[in-house]
Amino acid sequence: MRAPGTPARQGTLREHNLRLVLSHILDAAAGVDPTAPSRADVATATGLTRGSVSALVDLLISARLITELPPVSSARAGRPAVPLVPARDTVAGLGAEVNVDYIGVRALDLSGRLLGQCLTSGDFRGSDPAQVLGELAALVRELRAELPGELRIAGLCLALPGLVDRVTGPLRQAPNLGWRDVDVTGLLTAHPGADDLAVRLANEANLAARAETRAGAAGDSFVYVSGEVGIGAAVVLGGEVFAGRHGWAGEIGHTVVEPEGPACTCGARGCLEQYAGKDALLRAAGRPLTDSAEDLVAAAADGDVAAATALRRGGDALGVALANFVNLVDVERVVLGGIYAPLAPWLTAPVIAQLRTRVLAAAWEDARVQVAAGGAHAAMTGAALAVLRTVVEDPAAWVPDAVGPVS
Amino acid sequence: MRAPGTPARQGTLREHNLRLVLSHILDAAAGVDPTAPSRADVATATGLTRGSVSALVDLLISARLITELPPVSSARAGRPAVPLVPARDTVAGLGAEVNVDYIGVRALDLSGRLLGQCLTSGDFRGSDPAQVLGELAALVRELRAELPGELRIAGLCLALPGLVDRVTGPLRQAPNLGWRDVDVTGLLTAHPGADDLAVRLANEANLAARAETRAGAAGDSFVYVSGEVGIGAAVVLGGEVFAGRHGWAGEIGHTVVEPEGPACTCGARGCLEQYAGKDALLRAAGRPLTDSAEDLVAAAADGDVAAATALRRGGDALGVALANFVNLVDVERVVLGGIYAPLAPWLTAPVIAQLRTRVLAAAWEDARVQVAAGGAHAAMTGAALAVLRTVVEDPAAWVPDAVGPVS
DNA sequence: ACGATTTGTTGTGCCAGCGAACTTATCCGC
DNA sequence: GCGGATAAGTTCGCTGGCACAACAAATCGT
Repeated sequence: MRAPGTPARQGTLREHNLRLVLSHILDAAAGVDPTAPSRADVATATGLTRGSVSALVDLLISARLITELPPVSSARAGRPAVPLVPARDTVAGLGAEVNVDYIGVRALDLSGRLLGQCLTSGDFRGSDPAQVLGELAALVRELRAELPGELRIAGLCLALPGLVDRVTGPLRQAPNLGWRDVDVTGLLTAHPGADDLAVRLANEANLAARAETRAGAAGDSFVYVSGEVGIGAAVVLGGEVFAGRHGWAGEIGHTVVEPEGPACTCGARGCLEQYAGKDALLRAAGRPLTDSAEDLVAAAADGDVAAATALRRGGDALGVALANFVNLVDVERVVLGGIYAPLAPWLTAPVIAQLRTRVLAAAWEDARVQVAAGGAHAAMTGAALAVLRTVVEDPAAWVPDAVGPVS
Repeated sequence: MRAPGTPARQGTLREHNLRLVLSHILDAAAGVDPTAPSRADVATATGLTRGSVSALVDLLISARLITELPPVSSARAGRPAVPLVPARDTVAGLGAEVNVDYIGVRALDLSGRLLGQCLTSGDFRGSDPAQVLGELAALVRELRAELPGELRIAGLCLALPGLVDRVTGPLRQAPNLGWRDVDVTGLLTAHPGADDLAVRLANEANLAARAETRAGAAGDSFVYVSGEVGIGAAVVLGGEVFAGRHGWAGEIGHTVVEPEGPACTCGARGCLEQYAGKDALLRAAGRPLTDSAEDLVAAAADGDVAAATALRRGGDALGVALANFVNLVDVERVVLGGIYAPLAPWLTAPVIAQLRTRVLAAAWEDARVQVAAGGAHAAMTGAALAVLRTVVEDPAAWVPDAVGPVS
């Protein structure tokens, strides 16, 4: 049913309704005001009968995907309800990241709780993929040693700053790491600690956007822009990350701001990265490239004119590029992530101004710009969530006597 | 099942499999080499058993959505197969269009065959919506009078050159018609001939792109650019038109080519429309705005330097805008429609050059640019196909004793 | 203490697809 | 020309999964 080209049999009903019940319970637990629904709540919310929900819930409990809490009498008449919550410490997803200045892994359980993480900072520009992925595998091993033994790991998703072929395809290009056509999955699973894992790759901005759908107040449709040395973006529509045909969508950093502008590392001219990338901003502000975003903000706040104009011009360029994006994909909300989060006080005004004048639909749907709420290393969180999502998409694989591969 | 938030019951299986069988038969008939599959063919192709397919096919026949042809013995041993084809003259979709220089309606049956059409050309810039839609309703009435009486009309979809809210929402803005916030559906259904129809609205480029998926050789993922006075675009991914949150996606005409370029009617500066729109091209070539695209090509072919450079510069600007689009949505194939189809010989070279240098993924997936095959009035065809698609999406509504509204 | 009320469970009936026979209709070889 | 091979379409019993409804369990109010 999910796959439109396949026949629907009875078992398909089960899969669909299992998904429905599980995602309802998980979503309720992940909301800002976490509530633990009872079987009856799930039944009314989903439209299934209480009887069917009972059967499905029993299956999910036996699969250790959800757990019952002790009944709570809720001051009303009637038998007290049994709250249903995501199981803890039974299934986890690993989210990893290789970026310019750090590598790391993070483990999340089904409720989105952080079970543990291992990080190493460093400078990975122009690094050797085999060595870096060896280090990452060591971190994965270290993290897994800390996790409870009976925990089942659903897989690992690795966030990378570049073009990644969907699912397990090779990394095509990560300009700021200096990697090109690297078989990341192969190199990672060659090491103990990661050799038994299902590994997926994805673009860093896409995954950070996924984390934002859960953490942020941006609703379920927005454009997420992640500013680092490079600039990535991702569109979320109706809660779904839009990745394009290969997963290469959102390369806003190499969108043209001025056709005859400065040359870019990609070979073209006038790319956004040359105006609003981290290095470009620092250079325009007359500061060393080792400065952080916070340093730049501090300078601008101290009355440094060069810093302030660099930020304003960067904001203008970003606004132009985002206006194009919004005109093309019809999403009115913009979330600023990466270094743009700390820089937001200086960027939002020019960005909004550009959106107001350049977005055709601006008169009907006012542009809203907000700061990312995903926190540090949002891409790692999003990567772990991407793995957990595969569990939600196919709970039947985790039910004991079903066709699934896991006992 | 299509709707992820709803429970799946037994009836949902039926709906899904009806859809599966019907779309298989329709797709087979619509292909370049039309084949009429038998029940057994459908069974093996879909994965259903022959028994189930038989039951479903009987339902579809009783709904008059498909028909049996006389059995054809195919030189092999065995009982000859009964070919199944879309029914003719039983169900039709109406596709209409209001554009700058003409209005019209077209009727297509389930096999995509043209049953009839009514067109009126004129100049509708700055026209009165009520009057134009009255004329259109008269055309609809005229067309319906010509169609066989027992034909059931599944609805009407109207293509408009501007921002249209999804489904039945009002038209927000059609700059080149001079319309703004018009209740098109209401005005159209106020007249006899259209008062009993389910009316939907959609953007002209989105619908032309839909026609292209059927007619063209562009596969199931491409960007369709429709050049007229304004410039629209649409993304097709996996056979699905990507319309964005409100259906406003693809407004490439107001994408920025040069931030400080000439002022545009939309209030911004340097929009693509000012470089590659029909009026802009003719002005740059020093020709009257009444000239057609063919006149411009003829002039350039005759050695008119102004015309040739206008086309080259327009192609450059179009290439820049398309490169941005491709970087953002990750689709490597570009289809040139509208006036860009006749202009293609002059445009493809500059467009390809810009894509080669500016698309980040160009090294892995070479840009391919091709000419639209949808023919004249592709948007009308796409509109009719959009209506027919609603039939395919919900065949159960057409089955006699099912829940559907139609007897 | 007893009814009212809400939750969760259990049993029956039904629907739709599967699988395996069975019928129908053709071709082929002798 | 006639029987076997082959393939298409139909029929019939089986099974899985959900709805529906009655029932059991647990709490509150008076």
